[in-house]
Formats: sequence, structure tokens, C-alpha cells
Amino acid sequence: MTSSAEENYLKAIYKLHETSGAMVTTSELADSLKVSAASVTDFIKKIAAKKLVTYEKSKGVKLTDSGKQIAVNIIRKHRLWEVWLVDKLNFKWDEVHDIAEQLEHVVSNELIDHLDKHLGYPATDPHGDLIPDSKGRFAKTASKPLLDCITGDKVKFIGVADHSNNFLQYLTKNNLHLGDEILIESVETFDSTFTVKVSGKANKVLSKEVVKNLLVTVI
Amino acid sequence: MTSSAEENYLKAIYKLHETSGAMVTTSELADSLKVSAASVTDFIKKIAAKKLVTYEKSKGVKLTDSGKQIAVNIIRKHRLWEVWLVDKLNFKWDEVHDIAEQLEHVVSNELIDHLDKHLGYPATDPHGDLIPDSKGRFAKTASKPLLDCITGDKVKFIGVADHSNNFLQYLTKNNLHLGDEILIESVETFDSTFTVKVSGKANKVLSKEVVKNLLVTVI
DNA sequence: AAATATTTTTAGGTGAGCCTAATTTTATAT
DNA sequence: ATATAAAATTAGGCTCACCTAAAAATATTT
Ligand SMILES: [Mn+2]
Ligand SMILES: [Mn+2]
Ligand SMILES: [Mn+2]
Ligand SMILES: [Mn+2]
Repeated sequence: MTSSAEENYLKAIYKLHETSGAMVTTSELADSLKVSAASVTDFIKKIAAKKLVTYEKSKGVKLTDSGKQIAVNIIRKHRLWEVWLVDKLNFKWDEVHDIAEQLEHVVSNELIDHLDKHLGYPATDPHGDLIPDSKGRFAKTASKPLLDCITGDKVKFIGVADHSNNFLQYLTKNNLHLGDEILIESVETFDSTFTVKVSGKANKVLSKEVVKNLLVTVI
Repeated sequence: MTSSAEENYLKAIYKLHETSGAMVTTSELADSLKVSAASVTDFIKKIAAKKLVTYEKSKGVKLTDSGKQIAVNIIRKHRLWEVWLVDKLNFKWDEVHDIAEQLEHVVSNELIDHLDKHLGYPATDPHGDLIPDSKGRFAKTASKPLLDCITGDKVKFIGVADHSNNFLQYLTKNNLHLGDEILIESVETFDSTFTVKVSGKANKVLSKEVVKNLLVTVI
């Protein structure tokens, strides 16, 4: 059996590992799960015994195939619930994460399949993150930070790198929504401030901190 | 804080107490929660200390007002989730209880209010059970077992006394659905077998065991 | 290479929610 | 009223997921 705690560990390992490709360290996990390093050491020994991760003492852990499968399934559930909360219950995109953190642990593959159908098999969640299919496969998308674009580029805003409520609320307040078309008018070389035109409206000035966290695709 | 375990104890006490009006005994609770009597004694001492129940040693427990409030709120959540599973996700009425048992513990009053609205503020769940409002108030309904009716009565099938999958599946198989109109053609005095006409179709014969568990209202 | 700082592990505990076995209390039968 | 049966409580343990403090391993400075 897989407890909520176990699911959270596997998901955290997946998310930390996903980008770096490297082993996930005890302190990274302790940090991300907000538990002590000692607790992490304890726990990873248990999930290593269950062959959900490979553990190299004092070095870190890596998901096995079965561990990865569980992690991706939890992510699938989390993102589908977020879609439901936004699309069907009219929550805002900055209100859904914590609720989805609970819903993702509800046990029933039937439920998730029905939910997926009810939602019309969405490809992405309210934050633009890809939803893996029931086999755990992700679609491919070429997204990059707006920061990596140059003057004259015409792009589409399709995701966020920073998922904090702070950032999400900033975007809402400044009328930046997923799907918006962004034309880069100019880039200030000194501080990487971007001046952009969003969906043909008046120019907007975006700080480096913002453009770093806006994920876009060239159109 | 209220844990899932605590919520399940309070709900079980409520459901046992609801009908009998009397104190709920240790063994009743042990039975209904499928834990040992020793565990129950332990636990009720804890929730008594929290003033969620009044406990008379060796006699039993009774919910306090705040205990009852929590119990009713869990029941509200359970029933709303069941409505959602049937109405929106197309589950059958015999498939939803176990999933709702998990969903009812998701913490967020906002979520429940949004769900309630999404469902159109339903009055009853898929089994005909009343859904209390957000203040914990139940509507009044006069329902009684079909067994208590007599020949010539015209009634409406509005609920079940037995919630087992067995019974629910029996009803489905025999084309008896909530809302059906039932006309009592005759009652066999020897064994209380009822011969009825359901929604004007061909006569049906129902055993005492069945009519005892069919809740109806006279129309 | 040594000294120091950081990270990880080990050792020993805690509370929640469960258990069995033994004991005590309450109810029932004789 | 006694004996017997049933129900409830107490005593003592267990596992899970966490903790702190101390020790050991690894990394970084000097
Ligand atoms: Mn999220
Ligand atoms: Mn998301
Ligand atoms: Mn139910
Ligand atoms: Mn129900």
C-alpha cells in the first residue's frame, strides 16, 4: 500500500529530480517537504526497501520505474483536480493548489478516469502544466522563459515557472492570462526589463523577475 | 484540529444515536467502525476531553452540540460528494459510498460551498437521504417503510433503509428507482409479501425484506 | 593537509490510532 | 442470591511518521 506520506515523498523526489536529472539529496527533500533531515533519512530507507527509490547512502535517492509511475500518477491526479476546481467550481488559479494537495490522495483510479472524461481530457492544468495520460506519458511542448526571447519575438504565454500565489496574483492583477499573445517591443540590456504588447493592448513593462517566470512558446 | 479518525467516530456516533436517541455503547461503535472495543474506549476518552461527546463510564457516549455539528457537516459533505459522483461523473448509486468516505474528509468549507452550488443545492443524495444545509439543518420529510402501508395506498419511493450494495443492486436489477410511484395492489397477510404496480407497469411482487427497506411517502 | 563548516546519519523519543490479553463492571440466568 | 455470560476498561505493545540531539561523513576554506 501507498500512504499519503509516501506519495508526497515520491512526488517531491520526482519534481526535484525532473529538472536537475541528478540524485535528490536529503536536505532538498527535507526542505521541500518541510520535515527534518532525520525524518527524510528514515523514510527513504523505507521506500528504498520497497524498491520505489534507489538510495546511495550520504549521496541521495533516485526514483525507480515503479516509484516514478506512482509519482506521475499523483501529479496527474493533482492537475486534473486543479482543472476541475477552476473549470467546474469556478475557483481562481491561485486558490486551487492546497485543495488539490488533498484530493490527489483519494484512492480510486475509476474516479480519476471518470473525472478526466468529465473534464474533456484536458491537456494542461490551470497553470499550464502538462497532464500526463493514464499511462503516465507526457505530451511534448517546447516552452521557455520569456527572458530567453528577444526583441521582435511574438510568443504565446503558456505556463509559469513560479507557482507561488504571489506570482499568480501578480499576473492576474496585471491582466496576464494563459494563452495571451505577447509581442516583445524592446528589452533593456542593463536590467533585462521587457517592454511588451499583450494581446494588442497598451504596452506593459515587465521586470526580469517576471519574464524569468513566464513560460512561452514562439508563434 | 479534527482528524479523519475523529470525524469518523463522531459520524458513527451520530448515525447510531440518530435513530435510537439513546447513548451509544462502546461495542456498537467498535462494531460500526471495525476497531476493537479497547480502541473505542481509548478514543472516546480523548474526544470527551475535547467536549465533543459526554461520556459516562461503562454506559456510553452522546454527542455534544459541537460534536453533533462536526458530525452533521461530515454527513453533508459525504452526501454532496455522492450527488456529484452520480450526477456529474455518472457513477451508479451503488458505486459511490466508498469514494465519498474519502472525499468527505477533504478540508475546505469553501470547496463544499462551491460544490453545493455546482450541484444546484440538492436536497437529497442518490439514496434519498437528506442533505443538511451549511448550518447543519435538515429539512423535514415524512417517510416510512413501504411495509407500513396498506392495500390501495399510492406512494412515492423516496429512500432506502438498507444502504448495502446488495440491496441497491437488487433494486436496480428490478427496475425500482427513486421517485417511482408505487400502487399497492395487495398484501399477503401470511408473509407480508406486497404486490405492487410501479409507475403503471406490470405488477411486481416484493418480499417483506424488500418492503421493509423501501422508504416511501404517501401521495 | 588541516581546520572548519555543512550535510547526513544514528540514537533515542513522541503522539496518534490501533492491537491482544487480562481485569473489572454490568447484565442475565438459574 | 449466586453463578455465569457479556460488555467495558485497563495494562502493555505495536507501527507510522514525525521530532531533537549527538555522531559521523562529506565538502569547503584556509
Ligand atoms: Mn498545484
Ligand atoms: Mn498546477
Ligand atoms: Mn454513503
Ligand atoms: Mn448516501
